[in-house]
Amino acid sequence: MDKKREAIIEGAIKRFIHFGIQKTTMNEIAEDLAVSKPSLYYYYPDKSSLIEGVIEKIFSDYFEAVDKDLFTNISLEERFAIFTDIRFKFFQKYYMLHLAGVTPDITLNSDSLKATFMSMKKKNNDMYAEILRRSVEKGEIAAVDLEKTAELYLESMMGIISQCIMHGNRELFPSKKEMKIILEKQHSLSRIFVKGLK
Amino acid sequence: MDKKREAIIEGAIKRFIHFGIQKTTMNEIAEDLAVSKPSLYYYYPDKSSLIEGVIEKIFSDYFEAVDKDLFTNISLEERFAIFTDIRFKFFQKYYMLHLAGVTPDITLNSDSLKATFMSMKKKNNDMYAEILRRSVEKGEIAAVDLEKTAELYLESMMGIISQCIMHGNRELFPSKKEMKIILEKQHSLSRIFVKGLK
DNA sequence: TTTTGACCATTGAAATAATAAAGTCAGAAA
DNA sequence: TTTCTGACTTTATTATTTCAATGGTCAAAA
Repeated sequence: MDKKREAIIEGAIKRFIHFGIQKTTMNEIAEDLAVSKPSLYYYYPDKSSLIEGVIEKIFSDYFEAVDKDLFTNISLEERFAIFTDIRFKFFQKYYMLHLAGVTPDITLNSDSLKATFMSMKKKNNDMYAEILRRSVEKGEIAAVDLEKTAELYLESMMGIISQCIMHGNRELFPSKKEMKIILEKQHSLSRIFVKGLK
Repeated sequence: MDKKREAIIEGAIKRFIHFGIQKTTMNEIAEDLAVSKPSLYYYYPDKSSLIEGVIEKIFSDYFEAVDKDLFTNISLEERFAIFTDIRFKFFQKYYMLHLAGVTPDITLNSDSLKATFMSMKKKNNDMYAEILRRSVEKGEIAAVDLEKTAELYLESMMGIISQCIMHGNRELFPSKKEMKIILEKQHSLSRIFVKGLK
């Protein structure tokens, strides 16, 4: 049953958001849902595949949130500004899963999991490349290597996060103030970047 | 005697470059210089103050390298490109000291050391702000918040490094190829950034 | 003033024991 | 047949101890 799988994912997400992946046990997830552990394992053969499901769900929500503003008739600056807000919202909500880094949570080294995460990042990259392509087509910005520029843009945005996070203690939640600074810096960089592409 | 202190710093740097700060012992540094350990402690009361000296020396070399091209009559793009190369050269040479992060080596949590590092970063920031100021004066770029823009520029450049380093195993030396990619990305971002300031 | 051998105090790594978590299985319930 | 469970095994984490290595000191010599 697919409804059950979804319920499990949602239950897991609730725990993950609060305690992080590492500090959440399969027992706890089972208890939250008032089912036994083997029942959990019936739907997800191991923790990795559950996490995989969680990541797919989060990214699917992300892409859904982004889709609404993907084909509106607005400038590149505006679109990137809106998308920066959306990315930030997700970054904030799922901070404990450490999706901003290259791999979600360093401790998780399942190859399949890494692959899933990478493919999500790839999809995001492609989306940004496509946005750039349309912007070039409209004559809004100069012609560039779409893939590389999208990657550079996203990496520099992520880089801002990692630089800011490093100041405080990683693992621990950044303060409201730090969060605000990160968002402002991302917006500033985004504006300069887009202007620099013209 | 000041010559002795310099010799110690240089000896320490040789070890640090190769093995990193943590994996270098005071015994080894003393042995390299053919002096006893207490003799070392005569000049530097503890390991932290030695590291402090090392960091000051490295940054002093860095600022010296940069000074040569600081007041030449070239465009901002060119200057930033040259400086990117210089920064990269130092980043590469002193990779094992992890100067790209916010603090040199996470394990070192001496307050005085952090302060020294921060003040060096501050000095670098100020230098970049001053470069931007002159560029604004020349009418080369639009007026901006000098401090913040300098910080944003340097942070996004550092961010590129941290994003790229995270792909491979931190702590371990990145390959020639990875290094090349980092440098190229920094140059690309630098060009876009400067263009975006016009 | 500078240098040293011998010493002490802490730290950090290795080994081990104890605990908790991931994952399995035979079989019951629907 | 599909879904679920209590009781179990195996694997990974954490806590505790041990011990050598390292940072740091001191009285005394050069």
